[in-house]
Amino acid sequence: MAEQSEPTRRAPLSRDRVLRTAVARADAAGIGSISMRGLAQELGVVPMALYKHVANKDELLDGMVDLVIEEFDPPADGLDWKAGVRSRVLSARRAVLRHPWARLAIESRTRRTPTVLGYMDSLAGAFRGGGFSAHLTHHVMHALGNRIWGFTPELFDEPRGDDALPPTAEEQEAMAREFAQRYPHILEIAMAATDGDLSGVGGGCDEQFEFEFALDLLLDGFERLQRQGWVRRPG
Amino acid sequence: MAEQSEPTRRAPLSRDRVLRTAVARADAAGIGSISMRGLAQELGVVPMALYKHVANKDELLDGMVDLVIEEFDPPADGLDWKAGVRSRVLSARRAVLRHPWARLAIESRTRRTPTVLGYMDSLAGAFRGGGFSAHLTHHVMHALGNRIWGFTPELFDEPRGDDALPPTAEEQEAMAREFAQRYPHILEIAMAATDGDLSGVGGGCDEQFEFEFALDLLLDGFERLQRQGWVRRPG
DNA sequence: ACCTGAACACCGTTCAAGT
DNA sequence: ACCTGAACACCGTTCAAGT
Repeated sequence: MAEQSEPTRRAPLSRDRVLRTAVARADAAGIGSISMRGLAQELGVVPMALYKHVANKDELLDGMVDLVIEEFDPPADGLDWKAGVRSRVLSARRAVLRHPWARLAIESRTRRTPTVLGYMDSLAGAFRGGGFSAHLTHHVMHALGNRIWGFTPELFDEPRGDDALPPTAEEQEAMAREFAQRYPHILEIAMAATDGDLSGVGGGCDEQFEFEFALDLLLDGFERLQRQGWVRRPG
Repeated sequence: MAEQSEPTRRAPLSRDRVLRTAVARADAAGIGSISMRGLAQELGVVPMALYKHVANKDELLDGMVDLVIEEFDPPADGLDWKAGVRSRVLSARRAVLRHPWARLAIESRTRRTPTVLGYMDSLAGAFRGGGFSAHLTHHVMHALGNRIWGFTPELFDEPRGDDALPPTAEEQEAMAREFAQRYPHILEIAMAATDGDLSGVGGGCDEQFEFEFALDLLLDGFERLQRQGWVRRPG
């Protein structure tokens, strides 16, 4: 009706605008909502127009991840290696938590963009500056693994219950009984973590605590190796 | 020309046959080659026929991952918790290495099938049997993270160079020079890991060693916590 | 020289129509 | 009652044709 195409209204496209729109869209509707066609429509352009700014969909995703990495806080001054690495990784975690799609996007990317390399280089530099040998630095970076991006795989998380209605109390009890038979240890550790509250079997632990638990365990291990004068392949 | 449709020839479909065909296809051509339509064609049936055996594509992928988990060796007798967990995780790793697509598939799955839960329960049981409290068991499972499946994220791996031709010696030197300027620490630790051989910047380290380095570091840390009588949230 | 409509070769999944 | 062809609502990407 009153609606009509108004081509003059649309802001000029740029790589930055494409990427920021994609990030906002993924923030709001998940990574599954990112398609070249859908994004083009949101930007009021023909799909093909995006290819002027990103080579293909993979590069779009790489660029989105780069934007998240650029949100990481710059390294703070005056910290030793351990406090420095810890604070940087926790800063990465805050950024990744702001963009829930980023975890899977980071895991599935294989290209190492300059932004990715820059962050990894700077973290490696923190270890080197703390007196770690190049060898030991290499191994501890691998040991941290994806934790450098601020996340641990969500081992116990439930499937996001989008569609399923919550079970009735009876169903819940029957499920719990069968679960207790088949997976007694999982039930036990899930109850330990949630003080007995089992709304959604296995879910609901304090993920932030688990992340810091593992991070500190690793950092303490690294410290011990370095103090012991670790060289090459021991044993 | 002699070719003709021979519907009587095709073996009867079953969930198992669908899943095993999908695994073989993914082994040969990667996870990207898995589509309901392509798989149906390989099985000589109409796409819709698959939906009799798997509810949808997600369930297909879950079933494929289950088949990989079923390849894990059963727990060995007579090992203490540490040797037991170590050998089971290394067995998981061997299975996952046999199916290169499994790593990404496992990371992207959110559903916990009975097979997945059974493996996790049995690993948790190993810690409990070794005298770990339910709380500590919960935290160490999270600390292991995806390492329970036998892989660490491939932090430094290069993009699989399918398309790009190998660079000339000159190009390689120019790239190396720029890389050394921008990412000195990555260069340093990459050279440390490969004894100076840099064919493909950052690649080619001993992934198996890195995996065991991190695994043992974690297991040692767990042992120390347990011996110290770790309770709830220290500090 | 620049831009893009239409096309290509796919997807996962639904559902009505046919046997 | 069982099965499936055709359709629906999408994809990423190419490329020739139009301005």
